[in-house]
Amino acid sequence: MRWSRYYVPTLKEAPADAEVVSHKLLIRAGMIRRLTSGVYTYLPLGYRALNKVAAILREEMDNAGALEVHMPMVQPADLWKESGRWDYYGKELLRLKDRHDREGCLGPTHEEVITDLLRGEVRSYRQLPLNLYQIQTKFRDEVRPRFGLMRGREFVMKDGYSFDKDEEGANQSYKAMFAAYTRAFQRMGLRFRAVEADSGAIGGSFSHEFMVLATTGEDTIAACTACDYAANLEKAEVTLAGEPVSLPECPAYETVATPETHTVEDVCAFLKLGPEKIVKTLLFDADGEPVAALVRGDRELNEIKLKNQLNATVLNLATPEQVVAWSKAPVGFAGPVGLAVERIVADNELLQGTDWVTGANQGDAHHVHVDLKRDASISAYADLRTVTESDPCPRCSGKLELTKGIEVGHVFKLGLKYSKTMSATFLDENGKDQHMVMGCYGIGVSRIVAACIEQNHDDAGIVFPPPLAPYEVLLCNLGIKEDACNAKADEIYTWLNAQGIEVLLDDRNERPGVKFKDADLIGLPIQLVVGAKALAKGIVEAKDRRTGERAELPVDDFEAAFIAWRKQVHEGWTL
RNA sequence: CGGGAUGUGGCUCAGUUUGGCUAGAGCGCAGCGUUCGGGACGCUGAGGCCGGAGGUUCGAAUCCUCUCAUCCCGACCA
Repeated sequence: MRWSRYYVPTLKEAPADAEVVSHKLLIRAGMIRRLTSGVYTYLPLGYRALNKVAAILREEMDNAGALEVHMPMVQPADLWKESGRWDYYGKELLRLKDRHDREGCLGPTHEEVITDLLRGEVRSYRQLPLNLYQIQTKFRDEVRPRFGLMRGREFVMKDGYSFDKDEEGANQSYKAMFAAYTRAFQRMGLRFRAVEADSGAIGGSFSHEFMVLATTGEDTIAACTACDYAANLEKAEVTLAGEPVSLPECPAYETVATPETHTVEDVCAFLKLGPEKIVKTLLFDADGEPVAALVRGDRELNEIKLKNQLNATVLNLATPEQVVAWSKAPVGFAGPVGLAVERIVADNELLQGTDWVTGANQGDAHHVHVDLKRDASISAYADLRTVTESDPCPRCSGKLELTKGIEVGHVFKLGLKYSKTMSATFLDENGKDQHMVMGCYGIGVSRIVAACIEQNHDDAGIVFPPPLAPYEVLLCNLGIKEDACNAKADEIYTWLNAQGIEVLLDDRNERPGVKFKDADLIGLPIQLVVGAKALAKGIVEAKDRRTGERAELPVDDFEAAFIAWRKQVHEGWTL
């Protein structure tokens, strides 16, 4: 492609609304433009990068035996009501009505549609397993879209769904997808990690997320430094260091006045105690029912864990009004002793201590010397708190490290969740009806482009890894008014194209400085410079965008010299 | 949905506090000339109902009310 006939509107300055580096660079490099909040147009260069990602995914999916389909973006409400997600999915689901007043939505994901399709098609176990995928635009009406392509409302996703006749088959499908994802991300040249994850709104029994490691990530990963355990912070397990055999005797509890102590810090300061002596009581509205959750004062409750423990559909922290109604006390004074709430769940860690300080369910008062077993009725103990770096690895007791990551892929084992609610069955070998065992697999295609840039950039601009670069080579002709330069640039351009090496020829009538700045900004891995001075010396200059390393390739033996140089650049990326 | 902020040429922003000539700058864009190895320079020019509606006033980018949009923080979320 010749730049003079291409469209790469680069900018010197980034728009004021761009916050993260990938967003700024995507806009400055002329790859995307914003239409409205969380919705972007891909310009030619950006679209090529997007398609690079898509092409690798297609190859890996096809190699893994998945079949590409394309499903509708507009979906009828009936299907979502059938699966139960019409109510569950919430405002993220963009709902709409057609001219006949029929309800529908824009597809944020396609479990309903694919299940509906296959329950009508698949009659026999002989037709299974099936694994279908698509690369398609999704719409999720995010509360707060941000960071450009990292968290858009409209985005491109690769979503795949597997259907198996039994658990074993489903596990195999899951493993195959896990392996395919791993290969795909490796091929893209991304530094990533697969971590255990919560299955969230998609539902299902277990799942892994693929995280690109970058400081700007919105997710936190807890990874073991000794073994290969890694999990999303919202999922990472806390293991007890061993339950003590006997706890010291705890004196009878008493009520003490603690005026104006609304927070754990207040209480600590007032009673001159550390927060680890306090039991924090948090009230939640779980599907309309009050629930109390207890964690140590210095710990953070993990709402995902609580939600899973309660098996709740909708879980919200109680409003101040609800707190007052349920605890009969102002906010900050709820406690488990005598609390008129049916379900009180406590973090496992509370089994390891006694003689606690808790709220007294009356204003300006706390209980001291509380023994939970003796003084409160706890309905269950469970792992409810968020891990910290001081917790041991739940697998090997090694040290955990917290790092930031960008979620670019997610594999779920769904099991029978959708096949049951939507009656997707087939006849097995014995002629009996069985539910299909499902899995689903998503990759944020457009998010990968952003994540790739977050991970690969410098002060001058993007540094594309070769597999995702819109073109591999930027061929810069500095002497467009000199025949020798034009001839040499054209010759190299033609040769590269003939070799199947994708090249963008900068043949614009611009000053060298402008061309160099643009070249670095758009970040193609290899830069070749044809200039009059160098040409007179019989050389063409080459630059490795990543390292900044330059080489002088002799005109006489250009082809061989280039091939060798290129190999070196590529090898630099795989090390 | 709570809290905070911003809307002025394609982009970055002044001007708004204290209302007053024809609304400015830099970048970008068009033309001409000089330049030509790391975002050149000169001259000329195009481009703005100052987010929108209503109001106050002799007079509104500037003050008031409403509204729309966008961004940031939080809650939420593959």
